[in-house]
Amino acid sequence: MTSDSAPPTVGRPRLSGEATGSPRLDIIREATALFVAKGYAETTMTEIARSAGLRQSSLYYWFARKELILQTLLEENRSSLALATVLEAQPGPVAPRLYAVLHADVLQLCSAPLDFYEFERVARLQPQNFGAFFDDYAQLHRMIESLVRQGVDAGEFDAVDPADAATAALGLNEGLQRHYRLPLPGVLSYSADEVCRLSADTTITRLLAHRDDLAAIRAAATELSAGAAEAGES
Amino acid sequence: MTSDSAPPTVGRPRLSGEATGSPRLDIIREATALFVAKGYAETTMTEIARSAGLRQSSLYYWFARKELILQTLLEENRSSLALATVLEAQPGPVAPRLYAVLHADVLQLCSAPLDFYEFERVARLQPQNFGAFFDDYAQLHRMIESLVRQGVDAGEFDAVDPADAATAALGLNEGLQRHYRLPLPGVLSYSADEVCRLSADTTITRLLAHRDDLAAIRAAATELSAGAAEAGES
DNA sequence: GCAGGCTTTCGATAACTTATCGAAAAGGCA
DNA sequence: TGCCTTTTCGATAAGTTATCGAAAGCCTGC
Repeated sequence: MTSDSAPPTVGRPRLSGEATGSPRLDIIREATALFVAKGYAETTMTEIARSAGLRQSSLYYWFARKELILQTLLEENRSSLALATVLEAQPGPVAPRLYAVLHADVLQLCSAPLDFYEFERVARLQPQNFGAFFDDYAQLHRMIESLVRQGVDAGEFDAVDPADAATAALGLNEGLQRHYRLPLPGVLSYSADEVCRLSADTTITRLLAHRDDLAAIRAAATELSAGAAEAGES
Repeated sequence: MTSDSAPPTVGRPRLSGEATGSPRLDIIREATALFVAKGYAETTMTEIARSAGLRQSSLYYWFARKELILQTLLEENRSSLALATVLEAQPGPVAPRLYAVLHADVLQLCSAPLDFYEFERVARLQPQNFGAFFDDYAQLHRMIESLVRQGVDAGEFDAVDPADAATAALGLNEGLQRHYRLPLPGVLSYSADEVCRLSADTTITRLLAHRDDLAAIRAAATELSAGAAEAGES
């Protein structure tokens, strides 16, 4: 099984002409489009195969199980954890750091090809293959909990329980990504930017001891995100 | 097709002895237990049939499709709408009324036999059969939006956008019921009462202009719920 | 008492799903 | 030329929801 980006030169030819690129990447690309359009459970291996230009059984040469396609195309699940790890250890006021983490998390959830809860459902059915997902989630929870604790200790935040606040913040993030992704009829829908701001605004406002300068916190959070991105690139 | 609570006296006898009660109610009871234990998608008609004491194909005499079982056992979806309708039109301070509505909504979500998002997924695949669900959801959203607007107008709440605040409140409710129902490994789990309080506390605290008396709001909300329940019974 | 109708259950089966397996069809290489 | 590797394919197993006609009892009218 080669992993090049060019179509293979060996092997039995396809009935539907030759592949345009690497079969593996073609499959991932077409599967991503189908998952975005219809969700994971409603997308069949036969449909993925037809889009990718081969037969259903041939898919299993590249991915032994359907969920391995999902696992591959979502390898960087919840990578906002990287930003959280950087900002959690950074000095300075807490609110902008937490705002940046929350905003980045919702943005990632909204940008993913699959609803968070549908992904979680698949992961829960195959815990042995998705251990990294659960580890990342627990660690993101700890990072947010730590940021809240810093804010409480500094008097910047209300005297809340940090673990509860982290659970509420993540629950709100996940619940709002769902509203963005699958808006219910009769309730107005939101853009990704709007839900990111709504979620981060809501959590931060609930925590702040003094609510005078939300706009300043937003601006500082944007700077922090940009700075962390530059540092990550260098 | 009879609807009594006694086992039928007519019809071909079952291979596995006679039924103990109404076949219809037996099926609903057994399906409920299975949905609670394994979820809807992971429960098969064969399992429901085995638990209810008949064969898979015989289920279709009582319920033409699997989702009709779900629809029947969840007929009062989101009945916290009744409390919201009463309290939305009631005079007096807003915070206790909104707290009571939010608390009751989370309690109902946590008490239901199925995860809200899994139910919503089934409803979305069969909108014609679940129109009442979407109507109820939209109306609950409007009730909460109205309560928030009342609070803002009275100066009791921050000057937020009522529609956004309602979306965030419902998103938090749904996200936290998920954390109650399916806790992720590595993150501590909550009881139903704890998530109800966490969700309502979080939303109300974010909205309140002055946060001095959350305990008093909780107490007043409890009284309002009890009063509305009594009025509903009489 | 029994013939026909009604109610309920059953077995067989269709259509669709994920997944497995051996065979087939090429290129590369001795 | 003949064999090995890579890739694809068709056939098929096992599981799912759902349909259909037949079977097996009661009940009613006569």
